[in-house]
Amino acid sequence: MSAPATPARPARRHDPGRRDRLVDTALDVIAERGVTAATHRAIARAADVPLGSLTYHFDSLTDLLAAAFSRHVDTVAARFDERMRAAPDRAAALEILVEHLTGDLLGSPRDLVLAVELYVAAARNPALRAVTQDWMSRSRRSLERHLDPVNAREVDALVEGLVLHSALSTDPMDAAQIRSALRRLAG
Amino acid sequence: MSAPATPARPARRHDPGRRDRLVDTALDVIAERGVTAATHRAIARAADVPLGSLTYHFDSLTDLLAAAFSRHVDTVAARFDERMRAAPDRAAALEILVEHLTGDLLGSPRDLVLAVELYVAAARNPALRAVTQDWMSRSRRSLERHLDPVNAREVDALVEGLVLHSALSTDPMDAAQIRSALRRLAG
Amino acid sequence: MSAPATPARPARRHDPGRRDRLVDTALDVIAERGVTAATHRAIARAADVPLGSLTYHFDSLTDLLAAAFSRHVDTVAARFDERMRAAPDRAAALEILVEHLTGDLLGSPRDLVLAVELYVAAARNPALRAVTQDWMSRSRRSLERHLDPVNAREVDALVEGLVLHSALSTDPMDAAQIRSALRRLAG
Amino acid sequence: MSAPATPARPARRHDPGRRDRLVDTALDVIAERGVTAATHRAIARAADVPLGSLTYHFDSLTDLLAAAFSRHVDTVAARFDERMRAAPDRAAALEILVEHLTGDLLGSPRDLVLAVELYVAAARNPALRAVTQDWMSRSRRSLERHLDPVNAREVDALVEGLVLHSALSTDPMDAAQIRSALRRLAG
DNA sequence: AATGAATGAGTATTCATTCAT
DNA sequence: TATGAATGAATACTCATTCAT
Repeated sequence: MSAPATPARPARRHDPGRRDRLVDTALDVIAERGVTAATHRAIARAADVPLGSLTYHFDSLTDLLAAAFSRHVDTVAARFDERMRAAPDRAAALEILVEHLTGDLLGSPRDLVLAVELYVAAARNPALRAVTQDWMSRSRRSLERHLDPVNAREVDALVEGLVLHSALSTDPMDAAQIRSALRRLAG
Repeated sequence: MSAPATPARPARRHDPGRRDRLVDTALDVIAERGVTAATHRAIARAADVPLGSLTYHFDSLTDLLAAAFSRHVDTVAARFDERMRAAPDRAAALEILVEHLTGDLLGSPRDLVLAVELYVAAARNPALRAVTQDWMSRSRRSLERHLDPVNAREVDALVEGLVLHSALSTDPMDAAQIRSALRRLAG
Repeated sequence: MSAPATPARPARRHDPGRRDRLVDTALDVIAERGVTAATHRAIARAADVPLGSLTYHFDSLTDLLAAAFSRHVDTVAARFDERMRAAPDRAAALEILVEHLTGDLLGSPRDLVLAVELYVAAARNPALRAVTQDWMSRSRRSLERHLDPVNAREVDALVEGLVLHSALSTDPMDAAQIRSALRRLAG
Repeated sequence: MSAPATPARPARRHDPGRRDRLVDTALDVIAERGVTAATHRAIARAADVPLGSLTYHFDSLTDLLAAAFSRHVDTVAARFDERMRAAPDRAAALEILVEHLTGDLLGSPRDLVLAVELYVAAARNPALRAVTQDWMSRSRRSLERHLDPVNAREVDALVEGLVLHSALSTDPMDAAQIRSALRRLAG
């Protein structure tokens, strides 16, 4: 009887950076199948890692999900702030916001889905609410580079509503409509 | 509690209207503990009804949840349309919308929670998406009694964003801010 | 390919009295392998029943263990009280106690083991402490048919110590020694 | 707490006496949370020592527990023998025994709990039975400084029963009752 | 028509021990 | 010498659904 040539997983006892990889994989699973499907098992399978590895690196599933969402928020918020900072004036900022919305958020299903999943999960899980609140405040601070605080908050709410509408509606608004609405609201 | 140890219920074999009662109870459970906690068992216990009764009346849990959300949307959308219809003009309509938002939606945790739960559930469950789309279009049609279609859609998006913000934020916007934003957006 | 003649478990969908059987089986597992080995899985395997059946009939493992120990205590305490009641006088009662100790408790490994397992489990598990306290008080009441209350309690403590000694010692005391000690203590 | 997220400990690579400290800590954990909660992880955390350190110093968890119980028995048995040796006569010895019981054993929850935990663990774990037997024989030898061997064993059994009763009962016996019972049994 | 029992797949989590560094 | 990472088996428990009565 010959030994199997390539066993499924070749005993990868040394795997530095696995913790990081798990966070990324968790995010992938959330994006592809939703937070409620992001179980220990599903993530372990997607990362090709034994089940016990997850609970070794993260005390609870919530911890892992929070780490994953945090990383996502970091990426998205940093990118958004960079763009706002690069905008020379208010008009340019609004135009960049439109691009950001239609391009990154509404354009890529992944970012959109992750945003909605985070909203949803945070609604029931206090540990995740810290992540959404961080996101909100960073987003608002970025807008405040060009808008006054009250206005920044209003625009932020509209952005969120547009995201949600886009996720659930069959015929989302196009760039021109979004631009027009933002300009009116941003005064 | 161990199963056969609960003879409390007196075997109510004839119980017309039970199906209706189950739908209402399902909604209560969703509002109080979230969609993911709305299991057969939880609903059966809350309705004081044997477990088998649920699968007798509903082919699947999704069917029951869809029925529950549908009933909720019917109630809310009808109430909103009634109010819009009663508004004499556009200005009055906007003011009624502010009241609707700060009173019913943002004021009562129950309606807010149910809205977000429905958003979330629908994001992953196609059977529920029909319900959210019905809600959106009815809401838009109500707004179109006073706003042009494009504007109605923008306002609807802002409303949704405000609901979400209110659910997740620590310091939600007050009525004056909401009124001001709506007026600007509704031109 | 011929169908297997006798499949492992032939789909016993109807099995009245299973709850009772589970209690008995749990007691067997405790007696044979100890309380800490009395897991859902172990009991399910011993009873030839699917795992889910245990959690259907008992809300928690503790509930099941409590039911098992309760049944055991009922049996043992009833038998002891019957004997005490049958004793015509104090001297006869003491002699019967000796027989009870050397025969049932110290003689049969099963009863001895179950007693010690219950002591141990109760020391950490409040839900089981009710069972031990019930046992203690029933045992004392039986003794009080022939002994004054203070004396009954002393004798009860000695009996318990003898049980423990017998369980842990390599050379337990014999009937004559036990008789002598009891007579002295019972004055 | 997620594993790599705790850099609190400053990598104490040189730590003579750590083995000893681990034994003491194991005993603390047993006393506070019971033998079944005395896991590698729990002890490592309590001793502020990396997990691998436990398996480095002890071949198995049982080895560590045995070392811990042994040390405890050494302490307790030595203290008891010292007291028995100091007693001028039989009457004094009995009185010291009463004090020992009401003071050390029944008075301090720690010693009582450790005794019961050891009883329990030994009932199932042969490696620990050597420890209990050592304890019993040392205890008996101490008593034999003033009592004949048969009597010493009887008294020892009563003591054990009183310990158990005290651990499990809601209304333990007081010093006077214990003194009276011991005197009668010790003749 | 109605339901209690049954079931099997799934959930998060714990843990003793092994191993590569 | 010492340890952080890794692992696989085990734990209690939940649940949608099926089915015999």
